[in-house]
Amino acid sequence: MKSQSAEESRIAQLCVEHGLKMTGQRRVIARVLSDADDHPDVEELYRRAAMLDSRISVATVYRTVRLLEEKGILERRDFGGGRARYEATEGGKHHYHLIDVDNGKVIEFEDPEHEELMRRVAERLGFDFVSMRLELFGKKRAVAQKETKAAAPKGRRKGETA
Amino acid sequence: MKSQSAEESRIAQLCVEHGLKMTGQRRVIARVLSDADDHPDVEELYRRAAMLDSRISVATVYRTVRLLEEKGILERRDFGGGRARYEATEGGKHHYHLIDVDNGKVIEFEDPEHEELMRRVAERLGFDFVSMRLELFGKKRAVAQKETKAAAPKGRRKGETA
DNA sequence: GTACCTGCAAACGTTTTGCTGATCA
DNA sequence: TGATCAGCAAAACGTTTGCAGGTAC
Repeated sequence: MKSQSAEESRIAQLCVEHGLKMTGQRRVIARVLSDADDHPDVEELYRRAAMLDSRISVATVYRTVRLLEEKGILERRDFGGGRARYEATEGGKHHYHLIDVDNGKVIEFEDPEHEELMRRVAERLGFDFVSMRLELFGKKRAVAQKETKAAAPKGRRKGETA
Repeated sequence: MKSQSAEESRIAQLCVEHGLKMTGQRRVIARVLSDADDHPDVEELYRRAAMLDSRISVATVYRTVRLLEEKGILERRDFGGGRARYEATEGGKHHYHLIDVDNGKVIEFEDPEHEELMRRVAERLGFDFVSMRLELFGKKRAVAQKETKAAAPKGRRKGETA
């Protein structure tokens, strides 16, 4: 969580700058997104938004999140599990994600040389680099092997491309 | 395409080695998979299988493909577009994928140092490397700018995480 | 005032599943 | 023969959309 104040949230400001009509619902969703420092899926965003204002429907969350993605304010991620997850776009330095296969938790990390490396690969193949996707899946290194199979993410159905 | 002969396909052999019951349907699907050198989705696998033996249902393709993935014989990929795609697991050297954003075509490439790099990243974060996902999205470098917007993959709805 | 927004519920496309009968080992 | 499998159709899943009102600007 980051601001919590009564003033317009960071993402709400971005919405205004992009010429979006600021409805009550959008303001709430924007606040939820601004305050999130994880990677919530739509259902989770909906849950959080509904706590601030119960007159919000999932459809609106879907519509808003998609709109913001098109505007470049949000980025969609796919960490397996079959549902899209979102995080605010950060200007400048990229980061990547390491997903703990035992509990679905996401750790962010940086690797500055990496994108440059991939740009060169694309170029070598005769392509202009557009974007890339990199996810690392790992298991917490066993120190005392605690909670090995606790809270596994519901049987791991859709997604989860190795 | 690779074998086409009447004998048991490579993947069928793997199935037997893994103790799977070899039904007619599985043999057909195994052959289709063995012969594929691209990354077909389930619908495409079904289409190809049905050409060899029309008494096959999509459900069986789904079940088989999932079974083979669990056995480690197949690997599931997600290139955006909302459907899973499959390719046979290759022992040893990995390869990665560059997706042409203009037409959805997939180019494979290798980058031997890359996995080692990622193993080190995981280790540094206190994790054992399990697997990784790397996809590069690119645009064919414009030489004479031919077919820039030809055959774009249906509006790019689901998937397509940047 | 009007273009754009929302909620609802129905529709969507992909994937899974319950059931019954068939098949492999 | 017994465990596993196939087909079918129905359901589940996340997501999108048509429509009839509302709301921001």
